[in-house]
Amino acid sequence: MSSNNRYNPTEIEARWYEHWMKHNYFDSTPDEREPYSIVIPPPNVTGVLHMGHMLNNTIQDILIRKARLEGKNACWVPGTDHASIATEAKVVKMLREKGIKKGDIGREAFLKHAFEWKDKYGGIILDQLKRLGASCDWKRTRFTMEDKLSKAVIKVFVDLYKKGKIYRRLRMTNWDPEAQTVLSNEEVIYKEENAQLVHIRYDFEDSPGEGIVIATQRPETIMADTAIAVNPEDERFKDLIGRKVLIPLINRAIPIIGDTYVDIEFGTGALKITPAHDPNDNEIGERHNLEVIDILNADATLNEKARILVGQDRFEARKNIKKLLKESGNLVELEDYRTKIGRSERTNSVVEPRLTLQWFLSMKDFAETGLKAVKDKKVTFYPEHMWNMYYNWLNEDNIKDWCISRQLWWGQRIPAWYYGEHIFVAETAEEALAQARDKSANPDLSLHDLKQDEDVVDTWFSSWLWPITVFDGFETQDELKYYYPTNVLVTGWDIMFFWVARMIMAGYEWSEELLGTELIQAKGRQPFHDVYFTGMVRDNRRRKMSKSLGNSPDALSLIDAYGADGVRFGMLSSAAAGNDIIFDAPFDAETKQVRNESKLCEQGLKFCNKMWQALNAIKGWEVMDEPLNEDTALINAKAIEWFENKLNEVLSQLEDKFQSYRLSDALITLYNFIWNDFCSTYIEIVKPPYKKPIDRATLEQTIDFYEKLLTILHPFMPFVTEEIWHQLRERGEGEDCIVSTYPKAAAFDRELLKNVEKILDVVTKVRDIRAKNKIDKFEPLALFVEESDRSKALYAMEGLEAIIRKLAVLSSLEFTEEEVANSLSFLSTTENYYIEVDVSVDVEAELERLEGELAYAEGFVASVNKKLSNERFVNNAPTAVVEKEKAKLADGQEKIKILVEQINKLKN
RNA sequence: GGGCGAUUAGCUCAGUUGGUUCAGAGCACCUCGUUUACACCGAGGGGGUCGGGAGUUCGAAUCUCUCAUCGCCCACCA
Repeated sequence: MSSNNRYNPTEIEARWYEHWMKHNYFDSTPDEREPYSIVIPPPNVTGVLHMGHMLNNTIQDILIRKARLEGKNACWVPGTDHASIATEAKVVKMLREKGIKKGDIGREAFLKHAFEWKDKYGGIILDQLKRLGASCDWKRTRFTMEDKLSKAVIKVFVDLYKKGKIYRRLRMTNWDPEAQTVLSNEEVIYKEENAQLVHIRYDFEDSPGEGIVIATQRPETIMADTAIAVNPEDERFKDLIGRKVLIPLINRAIPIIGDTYVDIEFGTGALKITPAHDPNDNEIGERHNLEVIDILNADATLNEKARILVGQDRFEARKNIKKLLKESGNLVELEDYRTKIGRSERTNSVVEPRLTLQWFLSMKDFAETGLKAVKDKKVTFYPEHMWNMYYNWLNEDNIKDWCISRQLWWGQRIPAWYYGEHIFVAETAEEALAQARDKSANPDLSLHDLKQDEDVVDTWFSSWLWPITVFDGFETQDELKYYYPTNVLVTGWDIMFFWVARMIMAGYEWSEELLGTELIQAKGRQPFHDVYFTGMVRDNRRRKMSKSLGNSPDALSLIDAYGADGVRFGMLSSAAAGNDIIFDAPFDAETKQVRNESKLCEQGLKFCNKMWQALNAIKGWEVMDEPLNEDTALINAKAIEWFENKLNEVLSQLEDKFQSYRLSDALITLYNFIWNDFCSTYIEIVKPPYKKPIDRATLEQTIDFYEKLLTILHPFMPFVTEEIWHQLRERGEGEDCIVSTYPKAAAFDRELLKNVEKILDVVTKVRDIRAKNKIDKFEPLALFVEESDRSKALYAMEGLEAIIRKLAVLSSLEFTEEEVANSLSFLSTTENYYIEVDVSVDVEAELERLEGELAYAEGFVASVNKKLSNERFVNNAPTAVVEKEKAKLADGQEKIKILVEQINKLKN
């Protein structure tokens, strides 16, 4: 037909998604079938779909759809994460733009705004996933801060506290003196700035006027010093260890200690230790049991512990103390210096390291459990090498306790109530009150006397429960019993520590008490059997995609351009498990060219069109009910037999690839199978000649094959397959591709597949000769094949000869015992073929070609000979390998013989 | 500084337990072709010393060591 009959995804994709939703195909409830469950890595509730999500969710959708087609009870649970830091920052910003300050309106009012914001923007990303074709059970959509999930978080907190795994202690945190809040590391931006290193002499206590010089950027903190540290290897200072020096201006004595942390080369080689105001100093202080003296207020002014400059801001104090030191004679030098300064992402004020009371979860036991689960293959990582990274983080040398408190409001508030010095941790305020009354023996205490902790728990402290809480596992275990453990988790390796490891830990911690020992012994405690780590999607400079860089292509506009199927194809075909993929914006602004990555999406769209055209072809055939002529019957029967076997071969290959999550590979295999084997070969073989009909049996068989292909491809490209599925046959209610039956791989005849490959090689070579000699492609040619045991064996297989005749457009194919005069010849496997022509043969060109082939064959034989004449090879290699080599040698020698004969004949 | 990974065709990448002349795919490129489903196409074709070096082995893109370049993660410079 005409070129306007092209595949157009836009309208089709919307229609089928609606259709699937209407038929509730994505829904899952426990039944007698085998479950196949996946929980989505919940995207940030305020997030917008980006390429990482697309890749991630495409993979999950493929696995879920395949399971569904295989008759399993497929359950993909969607949802969003409240993402406390990111979301709170957004809401704060939104309020600030309206002139509202978070601190002014208070917790309750702020949360009201936040929930309004969430309700307004929270669903966007999930709707975008629908465009991609994600077949989530939307009725199960969860949110990490909804009531039920929050309740579970509190329950777990209390449980761990009772188990003695949660504790509270001082910790160095990033303090924003302007916002007066603790910042997470992610919220601190480090940039190089100009600074000054102040060299200060601390005099020995017993020998004034003599001392040790240190260098610091923060002279205003010397009043908080509790030691001077030198490297015990440092020849200059090692003898000083143990002596005492006086802090200038305030004359407090502090010891000189030895610690290998000190870099001999840097500064003066001596380091002042200020445990209250520097994270490293704090660690050193802990090692040496040093006192912690905090001289700063929350607003970064100096407090009375500083003894001098009290009430001054830290920067003002810095200026003034230099003056004082100069006057006292302790200032040795001022050195200009460039260094990285951390500033608050939100207020831009210089971040102050500050000791604050934080809640911690002891990780030692958890880490051990987490390591063991993966080591014992209860959880399998794909790709395997991710284990290294996992181990590196969880091993006992590196594991650190998890700080689970955050100084935010958007999140689950820590269930701890304070009454004086006492802390009461309980699921409700009433329970805490009861505890408090008990403890204080004061029955008149009321809720007003208790003060709840102001902080919330880290977001990951709710998402680590996700595989349990999405099934309401802490309340009722009916669903958990059926769906847990989930089959696979698909996520990026960047959150391996934050999320994956912790989910494994949580699974081991609670699944047994929730599900019972018996069930756990049968199914295991792990929250998922497999983890598929996707690569990070990066731009062409290998930077992570991020909104702030503006380097993420608009996912939805890509779908608009190439269709969801096209984009799914493009994403996947460039993404082997675990490897980062480079996926840039569709157009390169500099070169003004369409980028390679978009080409992959385009290729996906073209693939859709190819299948669409194949559909057109089949639908265009007229059908005849009478039997066919013998030749055609033979050809079609063989084509069908071949394709059936080929299909089984591909099915078993696909099975392997799915087993090892080589999805990219699977798609490419399928692409080649459909394009090359089905369209270019099978259809070309059975295609009726112009204006001639096809027999009903072959047509039915062809439609049947196509149907199977659609089912197999459906997980990867759901929309186009569903559309063609319905165009291919009349379908009744509920007869949809999405719920069709995935074909099972059966045994296949390797001999047959190999033989067909051989005859296709003959066809290619005839076509090549036509092209090179400008012979019309429709002019029937007479082809002769050299008679040999091999060629006789090949053509003994019925139908092959007829297929060659059809595909290569031959008038005849016959055996010959000798060379055919006036012919063009070629070699296929070990046999010579001759095409009879009446044009005169270009002897020169023919000789050149033959000599080329001869040189190749001789090289081949030489290399094999070399191998076989190596005694060590013959003695050490497995016999099968040696036999193969011998067969290769024989083949090669045979070829040479034929070629030499031909060359000689031409020369005479 | 600690850890992980990469380097294969002009570009983006496959290459699963070492074994066929095994060096592969897509895009790009070249030639030919619009009467027959498809120019979003068909039939053909060219193109790589597998980053360098050494080693193990009968045999290395594949295993070991080393050097070079690049990338990422974690920790950090008083």
